[in-house]
Amino acid sequence: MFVSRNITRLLRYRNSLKRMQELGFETVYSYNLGKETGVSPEQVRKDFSQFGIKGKKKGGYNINELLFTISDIFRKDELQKVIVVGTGNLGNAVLQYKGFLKNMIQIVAAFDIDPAKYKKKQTIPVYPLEKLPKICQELYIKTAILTVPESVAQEVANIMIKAGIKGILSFAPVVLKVPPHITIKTICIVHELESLIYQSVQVCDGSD
Amino acid sequence: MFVSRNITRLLRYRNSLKRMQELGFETVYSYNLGKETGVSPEQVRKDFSQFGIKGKKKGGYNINELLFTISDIFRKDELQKVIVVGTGNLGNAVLQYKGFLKNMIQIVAAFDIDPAKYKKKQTIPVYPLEKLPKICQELYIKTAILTVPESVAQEVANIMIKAGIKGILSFAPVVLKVPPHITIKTICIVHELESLIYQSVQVCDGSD
DNA sequence: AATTTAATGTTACAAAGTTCACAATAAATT
DNA sequence: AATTTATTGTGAACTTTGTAACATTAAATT
Repeated sequence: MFVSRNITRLLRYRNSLKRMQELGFETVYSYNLGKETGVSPEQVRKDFSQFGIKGKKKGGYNINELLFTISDIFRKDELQKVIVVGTGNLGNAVLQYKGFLKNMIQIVAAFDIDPAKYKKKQTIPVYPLEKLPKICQELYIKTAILTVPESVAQEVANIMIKAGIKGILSFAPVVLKVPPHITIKTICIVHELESLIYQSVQVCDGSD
Repeated sequence: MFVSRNITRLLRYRNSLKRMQELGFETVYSYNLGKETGVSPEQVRKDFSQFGIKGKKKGGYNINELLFTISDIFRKDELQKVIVVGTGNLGNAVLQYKGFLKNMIQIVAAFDIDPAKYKKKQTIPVYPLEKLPKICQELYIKTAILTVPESVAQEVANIMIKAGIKGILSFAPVVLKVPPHITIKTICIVHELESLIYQSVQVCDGSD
């Protein structure tokens, strides 16, 4: 019912709403929020309506209430545990990123095949890949960030799925083949960049 | 006319086609390629037809020809120069990623405000932000990867646009406000992860 | 040479997503 | 208290995207 597109916008709204809240605002109109997030006011209202969020005619929406409801939709009452598999450059960047916790996401462990990377004493320990099943089962981990090279992505994904992982955020530029109950999101930086170049060149051609 | 979605699929096709080529295959059918990329065969044919790519009835598509045509669409005859702005963890991961060159993308310079990061002698030099306009103009750079903190993303984007940048791949979780002739793509890792968790939890609720 | 087959290419249909238009209503104004 | 105004909420129209059906054609088979 609620598709990825709506969810993405909801997360964008949340971001803007947080900023507004920090600035001391208490209410927001669909028009303001739309302008801030690049969405039409009608779309904002429709999204809110779809998620059961009510505003006041002429009074707009209460920011605290909105944030509370959005948090609720995303089950932000409990910390969501995630692992990182593959501790190359990108994996490390993800590990060191500080922005997860304030969104109730905690990276609890990382895994790699390279023994040189194992470090149990760190804030986030790095384990050998073989330990993945055991640790995932012990800690009830259902979500993983996959930052291994393209050539082993499918293989590693299979291991993760066998270990009970239900959702994978993959950075490998391949279409992972997984059973239907597994959710995959792929971020392919090179493709995004290429598609950006394609689009911006198109635009330039017309104008200058 | 050609929208982002098609472009994305075309890039996925290319990836699979390259692998097939390396394995020694010469032709491919819409059915094979669709299976490999998670796209319906009809969609594959429609995409190709839209981009003016012709196959042979009963004979499928010639892989070399396909790859040549796709390269042509993406103007891969010339190296596309890109800069990275912000050399934190993520910026560095991007700088060190080896996969750009084989897609005819070259990161020619990086920029940061932190003087400790300046390193001219590296393969990819890191310059102070103030040098951005000069270098962009000298090297005719039109595309940038933005990996600065959210709080300064808009400000830095403005500087880049003033320096002639036409396309920005941003990793900051904000909607950048830019003039209409500028193309923006935003990759928000936290949002992707949150949306993944939302979706995979939904799925799990039903099944186990 | 005629027929069958297995693929492409395209047209029609369906679904999803977005925008538009406007009714409903709470607050503000007179 | 009546009227105006500003905003939400939603049903309908439109647009985009994807799917299905089928006509077309080149190769293979008989």
